[in-house]
Amino acid sequence: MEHWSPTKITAFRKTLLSWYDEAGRVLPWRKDHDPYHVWVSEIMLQQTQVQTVIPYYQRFMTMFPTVDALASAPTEQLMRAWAGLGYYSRARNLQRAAQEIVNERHGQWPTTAVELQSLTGIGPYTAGAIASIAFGEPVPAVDGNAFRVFSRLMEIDADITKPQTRQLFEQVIGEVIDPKRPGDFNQAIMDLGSSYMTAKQPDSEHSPVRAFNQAFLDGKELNYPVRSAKPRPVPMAYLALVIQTPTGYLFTQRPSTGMLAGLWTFPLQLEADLVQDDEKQGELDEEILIKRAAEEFAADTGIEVTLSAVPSRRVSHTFTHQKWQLKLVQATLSADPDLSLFPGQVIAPSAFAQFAMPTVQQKLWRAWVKTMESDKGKEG
DNA sequence: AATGCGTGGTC
DNA sequence: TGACCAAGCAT
Repeated sequence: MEHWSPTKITAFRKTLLSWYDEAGRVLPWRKDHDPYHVWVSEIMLQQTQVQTVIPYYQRFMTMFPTVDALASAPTEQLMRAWAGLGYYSRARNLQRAAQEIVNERHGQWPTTAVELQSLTGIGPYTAGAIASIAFGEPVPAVDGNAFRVFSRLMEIDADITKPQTRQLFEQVIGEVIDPKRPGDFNQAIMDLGSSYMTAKQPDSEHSPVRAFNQAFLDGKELNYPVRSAKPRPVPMAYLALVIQTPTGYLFTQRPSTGMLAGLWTFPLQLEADLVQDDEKQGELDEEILIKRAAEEFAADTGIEVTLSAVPSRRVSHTFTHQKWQLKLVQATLSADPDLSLFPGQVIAPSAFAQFAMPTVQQKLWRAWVKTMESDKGKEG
């Protein structure tokens, strides 16, 4: 890897910050340096692109304008505000940290990166971002952009998926960061990383820091950053139970830990759980599968249903590490069932907005609506 | 250290 | 469609 002289570092700071002053993005959370604004935006931006975050951030600030409002908000309301954004533990951790600031720190923010990291949900990157942007501490904020930008600038060959590599980058960037404008420096790196120095289609030819970009100068830009491949999502087959009652549909609230924690979906039945030891999944007749799903559902919940397949309605949804294939099956109950053994409730479509539902549930609902529309067409 | 945890965009 | 990527953190 390259090593930069003090002269080169000075020149880089000037070039980068001049460009940022002129071309830095105007974003809703950049109107001031209020730590609450910086914090909420940084949490939302974890693994999430700017364009996705903007509307969520704006709604969030209307609903929870201060750290006190967030601390005292009903968690259900918070989860509704977050629904669709993903990584839902971010929202819970955000509220936990807000409560800690209000109740245990008397509304006083920690002002250094080290102290900020003691708050739930704030790791090394977010701590660096808040400390530098809101409080002017000269610390790096090493995210995916920083990894990409500096690995190219200096041809750093360390594998960025390895935890130790972060320390190398923090040290390198710690030397280059402008101690007079650390927040602007870190944000300028992010803007650079999402404009001229993108992952797939960089435009380093026209980049303001083209002359500092060793990988580009050597024609090896797309070799950086070095990262080992991620494992493929594991396929998982589910039956999604669309159970209609006179007043709505049966929904479960998922357990408070694990995937989609606390969110509301149709009851889901893992097909693998319906397959017996001496059987191979995928070879089981669909009718048998559906029959067993009804038996399993009755055993779990005490609710008797007669399930039937919903023809050609399949939903696919890929998470980071799981690929779900869901088949819709449906049942209609003539009366609302006894829900004493069922971890959920009947929800009318008009009330869906009051519940936090993940994207996979939105897909299931759209598929079901299409089914009803096509059935209606046949009748008419 | 390795794994679990969402979603949307792009090619 | 599948693979990869995007302002990571907790355990």
